[in-house]
Amino acid sequence: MTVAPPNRSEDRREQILNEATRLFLDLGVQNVTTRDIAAAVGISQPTLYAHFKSREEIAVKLSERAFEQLSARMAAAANSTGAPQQRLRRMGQEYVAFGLDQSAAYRIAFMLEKTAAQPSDQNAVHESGMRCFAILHDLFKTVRNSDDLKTAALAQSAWASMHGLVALLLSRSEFPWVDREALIACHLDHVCHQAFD
Amino acid sequence: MTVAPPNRSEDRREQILNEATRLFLDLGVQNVTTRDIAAAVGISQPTLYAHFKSREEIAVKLSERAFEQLSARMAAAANSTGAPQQRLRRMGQEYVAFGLDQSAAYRIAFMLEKTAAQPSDQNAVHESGMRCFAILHDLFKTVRNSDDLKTAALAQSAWASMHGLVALLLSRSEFPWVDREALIACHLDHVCHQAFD
DNA sequence: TTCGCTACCTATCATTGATAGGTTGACACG
DNA sequence: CGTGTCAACCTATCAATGATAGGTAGCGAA
Repeated sequence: MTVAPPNRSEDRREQILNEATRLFLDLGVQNVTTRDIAAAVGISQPTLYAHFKSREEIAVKLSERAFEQLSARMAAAANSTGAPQQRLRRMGQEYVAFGLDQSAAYRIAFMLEKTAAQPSDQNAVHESGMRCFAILHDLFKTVRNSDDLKTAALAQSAWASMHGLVALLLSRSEFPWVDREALIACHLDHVCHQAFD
Repeated sequence: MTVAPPNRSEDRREQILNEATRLFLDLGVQNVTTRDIAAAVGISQPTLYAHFKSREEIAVKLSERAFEQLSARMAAAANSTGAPQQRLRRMGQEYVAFGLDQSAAYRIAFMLEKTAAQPSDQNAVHESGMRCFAILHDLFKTVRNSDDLKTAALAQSAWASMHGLVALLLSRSEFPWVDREALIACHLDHVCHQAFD
């Protein structure tokens, strides 16, 4: 018998994820139907279910992908040259930039209300998220040269601050924000400053 | 002829909003159907549409209500006794407390992806939100004794920070947060500290 | 050829938001 | 008292959408 299944199926899976990403970005995550995705890929709607268990599983996979990309960007900043505080600043910039241009992925990862997801799916996303936070936490430990509860609290607080900016910019785009670049700079100034308290 | 319609209808409207709030809190905003709401009120599902144009209009009304409550709590803090920086701190505490115990309303107001809402509805919510932010902005002006772009940026940044904490605590409740009270205190320390830069 | 398997299809469900159209009961008015 | 009007409500039904059932085409192995 054949050893491995032909991996044409994996290609389809990728294709579905790519089209879903594009549609989620264009129309908003909630406004894309499984029929939209299937049509974009060029297959029938039920065929999606040969590749994913449910619509939510597609979203969860995108979320995992998003965390991996974010981890990569944050890790690159963490491992870049310069003093720890410079690297922290870069990490903040990467974080905000990621959230703003991968807004669909960011929304799926951080801003969607949980439905009744399978524990296994939830765990995978959860662990992606944990790895991602660990990068920030480690850099905080380096900057502060300590690993205590205070440092953990500061790192969590910093994460929350960065998330808040991205989340509000995405969800309240009609708000009369001051110049976006200036706001981000001002916000990151304070986030980075926290590390030294 | 009768002058005014009997206001039994207004009562029903209130009753619907109250039941919807309760269900949204219990089950999550996305997991409540119009049939659930109707059953909780004790009327048929189509009868909801005699009182609200759509399911979304119910959510929008709850959102407006939420902003009003939040405004009231923030205004109370702003007008309380003590130095401006003390009042700012109180406002932060009120904000976070509101978000955490009125989580359904908070989600509707800040964390739901926009669908194609009517402009009039959107405007009402938008203005509620603006009034709410204005309270924070005004207090920042007082604390800093100035009204310039920098002050506006700091107020927006502070709002984003507070929102981020509430949003993450609500949406990632399974994350291994440090002690919640300590985290909130640590976070607000930094938010308030920003006002003096 | 024939078996079996993978990827796919059409047909169909159940759920859910929303609409159509009729019924009921209170109340003003002749 | 009869009668009209109107608000509030109901049952029946739609259309859209996520998901399932069951069958088919094509391809490689025996």
